[in-house]
Amino acid sequence: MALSTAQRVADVLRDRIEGGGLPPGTRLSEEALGRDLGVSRNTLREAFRLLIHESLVVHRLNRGVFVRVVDAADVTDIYRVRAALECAGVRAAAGAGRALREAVTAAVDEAERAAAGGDWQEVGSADLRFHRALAALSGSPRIDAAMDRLMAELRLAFHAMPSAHRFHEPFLARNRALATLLEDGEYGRAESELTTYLDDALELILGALREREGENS
Amino acid sequence: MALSTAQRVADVLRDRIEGGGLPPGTRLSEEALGRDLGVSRNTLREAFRLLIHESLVVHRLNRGVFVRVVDAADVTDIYRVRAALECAGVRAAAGAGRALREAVTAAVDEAERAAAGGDWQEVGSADLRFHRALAALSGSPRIDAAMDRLMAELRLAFHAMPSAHRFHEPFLARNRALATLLEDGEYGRAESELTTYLDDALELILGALREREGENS
DNA sequence: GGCTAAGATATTGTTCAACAATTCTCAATA
DNA sequence: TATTGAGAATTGTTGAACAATATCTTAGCC
Repeated sequence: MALSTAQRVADVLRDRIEGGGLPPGTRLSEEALGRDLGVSRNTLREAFRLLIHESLVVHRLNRGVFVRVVDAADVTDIYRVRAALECAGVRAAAGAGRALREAVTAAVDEAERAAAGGDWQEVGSADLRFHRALAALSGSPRIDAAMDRLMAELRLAFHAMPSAHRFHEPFLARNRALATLLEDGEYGRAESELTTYLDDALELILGALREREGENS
Repeated sequence: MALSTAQRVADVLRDRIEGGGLPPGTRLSEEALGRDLGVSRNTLREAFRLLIHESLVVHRLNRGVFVRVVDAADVTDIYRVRAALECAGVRAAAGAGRALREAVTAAVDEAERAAAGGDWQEVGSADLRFHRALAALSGSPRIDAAMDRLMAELRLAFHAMPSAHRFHEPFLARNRALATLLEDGEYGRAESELTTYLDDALELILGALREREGENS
């Protein structure tokens, strides 16, 4: 057995959550899910713990686990942390190794290729990799892990975005501009551009969240 | 019951670890600990997961959980992340609320009072609160939580420090200087001073770790 | 004597079923 | 309408059993 049962169950649940089959706020009943997936409650709870660690679900004592609801305050906070970590990466870019700096450019390349092919889903993935690569310039395993968790949380909020195309399109050119600034050693300008970049992206998401909020009332 | 059994067990273990009763590297036997604390193996494992999430213990497959050993690479990385988060706090100081800024000064006051009374244990606590307050200037719950985890990891490394007095004494004046720079709105100078401050502290800890390494061989 | 390998022992990994504790539901009541 | 309380549903905890893995022991060999 290469993967434990709990891990396989967690994989199934992760797919369902990220695929939208289990929308945010859904309560994950131990008995129903256990019967559905053919595993004991105990194993299911073990799977829950893995997902809790990824902050895809939250656990409330005596009430069970729920698919994480990422609200406007969460998104705002996530972008605050991203700004701190990605700016730290940019400032460390001068002393970063070649492999780390090339990963930044490579992510931009991939995003542009995907855009040319019309695969906006893949553009989104490459965009996340781009920002992950920025933070990774610090060369810190802990920052890398933190970025992964933040991105996983953010993916939940992206369910509210109506169109991946309209959201990502304007940022393609800015990603390229940022990468070029870094290659040219213009770290100060890169950092200030990155700051306004993140502010703009945050505003777009908050706008989409407010719209969805309006629909539900 | 306000807290779950697993949470209470985790609290007990956390105290023992931070108090030195369970030194780094100790293996936590499920059967022995379960008998000792009067809980089932299953509940104990649940408590382990909470501590794993706090990175106070590590889990090795089929070998059990061990009290985390924080080595030089870990300490270096922890200081990298601290630099990123605390500098982000300093740069956000201008827009931070009054309560957050006063917390910084308050922590320095407490550290100086404790030093005057010769309570170097408390000086250490106040110092941690000072740096926590710096990062908290960002106003980000996630950054606050991250700092708490980093500090918990760092406390494990502090077990290697021979004298709290000699370690903390030289930083008292620098804490005050930093707080003053912030009060005066000299954010740029505060940030560069903080950077060298953290580098110096890191070097002190690494030196102590190397010494301890020398003893054990 | 020191080393290797096979077997014995101990420990963790996983699953299950039962019971305890807590929360939720919903009808009865004021 | 708001409240209360009994009953139902759900989660929390436990103990046991078995499987998988690691560690220790010991016999055999050089």
